[in-house]
Amino acid sequence: MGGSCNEASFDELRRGPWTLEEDDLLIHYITCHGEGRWNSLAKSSGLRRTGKSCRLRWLNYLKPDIKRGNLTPQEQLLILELHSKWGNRWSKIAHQLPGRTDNEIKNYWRTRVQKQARYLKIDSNSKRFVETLRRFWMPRLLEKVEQNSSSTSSSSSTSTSSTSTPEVDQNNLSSILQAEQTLIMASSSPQPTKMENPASSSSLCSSDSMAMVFPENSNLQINPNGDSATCYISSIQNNDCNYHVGINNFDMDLTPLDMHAVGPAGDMTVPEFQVAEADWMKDDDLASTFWSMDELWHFRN
DNA sequence: AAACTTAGCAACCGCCTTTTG
DNA sequence: GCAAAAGGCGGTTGCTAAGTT
Repeated sequence: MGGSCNEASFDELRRGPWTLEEDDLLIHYITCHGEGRWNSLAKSSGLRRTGKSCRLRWLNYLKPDIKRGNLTPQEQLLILELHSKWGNRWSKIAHQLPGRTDNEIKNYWRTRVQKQARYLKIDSNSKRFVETLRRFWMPRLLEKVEQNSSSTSSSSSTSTSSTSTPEVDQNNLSSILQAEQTLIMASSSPQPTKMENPASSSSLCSSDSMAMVFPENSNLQINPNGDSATCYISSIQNNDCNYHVGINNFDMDLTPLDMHAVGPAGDMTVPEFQVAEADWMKDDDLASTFWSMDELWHFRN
C-alpha cells in the first residue's frame, strides 16, 4: 500500500526537482512505450525515481496538453463555482478545465482564494465564504471577463477603462442587464428554478467545439475554445433579492446558479443567511476591505 | 544593498481505492 | 476471496523568485 514504491533501494532513488535529462528520459520513454505501469516504467526507463514521482511529473508538467501560464478569469470563475459544488475535489474540478492539473488548481485555491478568506477572517470552508464568492467575487470576475473580451474585441480602439482599474463599464453592463432582463428569475418564486439558457441549445454542446458538458444535475456549461457567443451567470437568490449578471461575447455559457441546490450554502436557510449577511455586511471596514480586493487579486492574463 | 517577508509552485507524503495475481 | 501492488487523490512541505523594509 503506502510503501509500495521501494522497487529500488531507497538511497538509490532521486528526489527533489527534476533535471532536464530526467524529463527528456521520461518523455522519450513514454513516447515510445506509452504511459501507465508507472513502477515498471520507472525501472525500465532508467530513471532513479519512484513510479509515483514519474507519474506526477508527467501528469503535472510534461504531458503535451498541459496548459501553462496563469489561470484566466473565466477559469478562475469556473473553479470557484465548481469548488462551491464539490469542495476540495481537485481532480474532479481539473477534469472540467482542459489542460489544467489538479495540483495547479489546488495551488490556486490555497494561494489565492484562501488568502482572501484569511484576509477577511472568514473560514474558507464556511457558508459565509461561499456566499461571499458567489455574491461578490464571481460577479467581479465576470466584470473582468467582460472587460477582457470587450477590450480584445474592440482591439483597443475605444478602450476607456484602464486595465489596472477594475471599473465596470456601466453602459455596457446596463445594456447587458437590460438585454438579460427576461432571463431574470421571478423573484417571487420561492423555489429555485433552473433558468433556460437560450444560448445553450446546440452549438455549445457540439463535440467538435470540445464543449464541456457538466455532469447530470449540473447547471454549468462552458466552451473552453472561447468561441461561444454568450455567457449568462449568477442569479443569486434570496427572498428579497435577485442578483443577475449577464455577459455577452465570451466563452462561457453558464446557467444561473442555484443557491438552494448547490453546495454547502444551500444548507443555509434564508433567514439564517440573512442574519449572517446582515452581521458582516454592515461592517463598513469589511465591506471596504472586500471591495479593495481587486488589488489583492491578481488577474494575470 | 542587505535582510526579511511573502507568494507561487513543484514535489513529496500518506491514505484510500482499484487492480492484479 | 484475499493480499499485495499499483494508481489516484488531497494535504503539506520546501524551495525560489519577487517584493518590501
